[in-house]
Amino acid sequence: MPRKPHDANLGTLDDVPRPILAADVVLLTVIDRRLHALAVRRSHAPAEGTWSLPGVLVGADEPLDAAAARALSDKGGVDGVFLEQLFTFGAPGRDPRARIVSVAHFALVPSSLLDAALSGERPDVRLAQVDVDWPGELGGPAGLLDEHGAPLQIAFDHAEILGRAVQRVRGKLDYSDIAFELLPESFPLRDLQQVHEAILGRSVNRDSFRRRMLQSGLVVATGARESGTTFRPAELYRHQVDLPRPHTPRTRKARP
Amino acid sequence: MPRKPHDANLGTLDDVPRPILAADVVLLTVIDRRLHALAVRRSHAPAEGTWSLPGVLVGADEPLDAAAARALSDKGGVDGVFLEQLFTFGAPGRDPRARIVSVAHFALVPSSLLDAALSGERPDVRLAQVDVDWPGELGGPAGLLDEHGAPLQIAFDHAEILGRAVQRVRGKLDYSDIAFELLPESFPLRDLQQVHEAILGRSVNRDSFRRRMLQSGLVVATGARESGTTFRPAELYRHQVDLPRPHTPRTRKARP
DNA sequence: GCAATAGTGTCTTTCAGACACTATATC
DNA sequence: GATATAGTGTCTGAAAGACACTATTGC
Repeated sequence: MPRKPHDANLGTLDDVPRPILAADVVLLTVIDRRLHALAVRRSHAPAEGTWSLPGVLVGADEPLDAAAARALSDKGGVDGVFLEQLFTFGAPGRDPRARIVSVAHFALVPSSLLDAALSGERPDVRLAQVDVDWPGELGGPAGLLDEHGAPLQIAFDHAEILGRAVQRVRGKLDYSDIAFELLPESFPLRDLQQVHEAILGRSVNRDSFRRRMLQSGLVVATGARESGTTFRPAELYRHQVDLPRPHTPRTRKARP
Repeated sequence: MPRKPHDANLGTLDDVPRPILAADVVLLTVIDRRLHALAVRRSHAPAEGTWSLPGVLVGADEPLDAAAARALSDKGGVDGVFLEQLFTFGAPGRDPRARIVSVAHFALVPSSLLDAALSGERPDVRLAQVDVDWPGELGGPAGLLDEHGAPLQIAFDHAEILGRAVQRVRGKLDYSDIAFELLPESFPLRDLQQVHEAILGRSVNRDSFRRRMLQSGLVVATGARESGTTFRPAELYRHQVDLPRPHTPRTRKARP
């Protein structure tokens, strides 16, 4: 007979259910104007041969975000990147072996920092293009594509984790600074726009995008210009950490 | 010597760290134009006598949201309300007894549904006004106030959970339908505006609010009017489940 | 009538989309 | 020169803030 679930307020904490806790990470980057995610090929059962998100089990006294950072460091060779908790996936049966609850995170990194770590050295680790089916504001699972555009088989519920990561990043794009986490220190506005377009999965209006970025004060010109282009080189900008602007509502002049 | 954290991809799942998993819920409602949350007075150590969020331990085969719903049902006597996962709090030491990882949720319910369940029957359960210090877009911990405006002592890290719930609801207010979860079936636009103001912690422009709501198609007139007012009774509206409107970008007429 | 809120109409400001034009790099 | 993109200026339409005015209830 199953034991009745315990009340945290009462009684002892001995002999209560204890699931296994994992931390999985969706590492996103923009390569060639398209969103990519880090995937790890499973070398053991279950779901051997399918692709999964990098993950580790959370240590007994380890903070959740530290476990996520460790997963990135172990599997992707990247450290010190933007990392944020995403959602916790705990459906019974999501892992056939045991009740494993996964605290999913997402990370953002400029692809330039990944080139070194992923120069084909590890065939079990790759960056795969993210395939989002749901346009607009919706959500749902997302897929991964290989270099020929063929879908990769994804392990467990990791397609849902991936989809939720894209949804979160899309939602935060307008009111946060996360886009800059996907760019190097200095960049032309064109690259910033392409990051936005890769995240949103649609093109954005060039003119109003420039206006918004420049008027927001989030970007400042460096004075330098890009080089190596076959066209007119653009001004390079960098991200300006935004001072909290108090929202001053518009007021009309008082009547005489 | 501490054991090295395990890799979920490798080896056995025997003998890995297994934290205790809890589900805590921030139940929010609007009473008298102000945001309130359900709080439970702790009757045992640790933090005896302080106020905490309703919570339970997650059962061995229980989905996370089912555990959260059970916490609401047990402690608040409410069922079938809007419930959404919020954030997972897992800092080592957040509970002095053991490593307890809490999957926090938030719930929204019209206060009319709580009046019955909380008519002073249980002195260990109450609705307390939410006290948010950080105006605008920021975040941080939030407090609870008693009926005299005096702060309640909050257990563990529950002030942070509460703050994150308010932050989440504020962020989703504009692009989701959550405001309607805090209102009865039919309501005057004034009440809808007051719900928005309670969540945002600031007043909103009446004229543009009316326009936005009516033009959005999210509300439809019922034809009925409110009664019992000492002023002109307003039209009653109800929430219209929104059809996904395809975003048709504006196009200018082609030049001759 | 008075007080209070509901509901309508309109002006202004702001901002995004659209488009035209000039500027500057490589070839 | 051609081509591609950078960068600027201006028009238009949509939407928010502000405000004036009328409508309808209880007292």
